Amino acid sequence: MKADPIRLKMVDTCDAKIIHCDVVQRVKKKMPFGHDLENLANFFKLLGDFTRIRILWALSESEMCVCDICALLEMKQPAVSHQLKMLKQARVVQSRREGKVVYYSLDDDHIRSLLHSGLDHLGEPVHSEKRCHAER
Amino acid sequence: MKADPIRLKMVDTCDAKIIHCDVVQRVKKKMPFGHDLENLANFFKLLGDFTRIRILWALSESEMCVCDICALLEMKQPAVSHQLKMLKQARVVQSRREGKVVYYSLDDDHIRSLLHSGLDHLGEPVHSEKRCHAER
DNA sequence: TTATCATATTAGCATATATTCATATGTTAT
DNA sequence: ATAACATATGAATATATGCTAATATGATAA
Repeated sequence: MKADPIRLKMVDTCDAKIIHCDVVQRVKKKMPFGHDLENLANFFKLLGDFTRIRILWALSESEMCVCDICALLEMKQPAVSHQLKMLKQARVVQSRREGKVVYYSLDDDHIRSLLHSGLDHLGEPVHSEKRCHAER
Repeated sequence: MKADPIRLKMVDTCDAKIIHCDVVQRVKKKMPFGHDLENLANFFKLLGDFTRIRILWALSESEMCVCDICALLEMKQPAVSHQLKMLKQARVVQSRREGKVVYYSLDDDHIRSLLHSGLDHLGEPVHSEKRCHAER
């Protein structure tokens, strides 16, 4: 066992002496409760899948039924239904039934703007210049 | 073989007759190239992890070194370094070395606003006041 | 009722990914 | 040079998650 006397109390996670206790403590105080950031992570995780983001983009253009989405994405129906279920549970999409057909649509406009601002963000010349000036 | 004459050409993925060919075709035309949406999904995926989102949130408050982050998140150093590497590869964070210490910070302000608008969206009182002071 | 259709669900498989342990790299001080 | 330190990397493991096949559910029409 190594005895390093100068260590901060809660740290056996990092075998280094903490460099900036003040920074760590200040940030820790301001940090949202784990649950909030966890919810946020789960929300982004939902958007972080090729299938789901295509579904969301499609629904941002038009309400669609499951079968439409299958055709659009050229995917099998259970796969699409599975993703729709996740999106619905997270209240990102909503559905209405009309006979045998179930129509899905975005639950609110926030998602639509998130998608578009996301595409804008990536649409810019990512690899050249950024990091300097703040843009409007 | 079942012969369903009314079927759209590309569909053997969904065993139903497409309900709204017009909608599907219109949306398909407008759909961004797969690569764009894939990049967007990958970007969101990066934010969709509890560890990474906490790192990003922390860096939105202050530049920090690896060891600071380990202490803050109470995680082991290789795990943190691994996530930092992913974030850096995606140009979400940047780093600068100062002696033995490597400091990480957000690469641009876009991320910061994304985080905050995300927290807003989930309907949390973000910074204003979060349940009285939690001390550690 | 039975048949057909659109969607949902379940189980199993396969891949992806986050973490850990051990070790390597790069830096500073002695 | 060697030692100590901060961080990075690699291999192995474990868990999570998306897809498929088969089947179930719910709705409409004959």
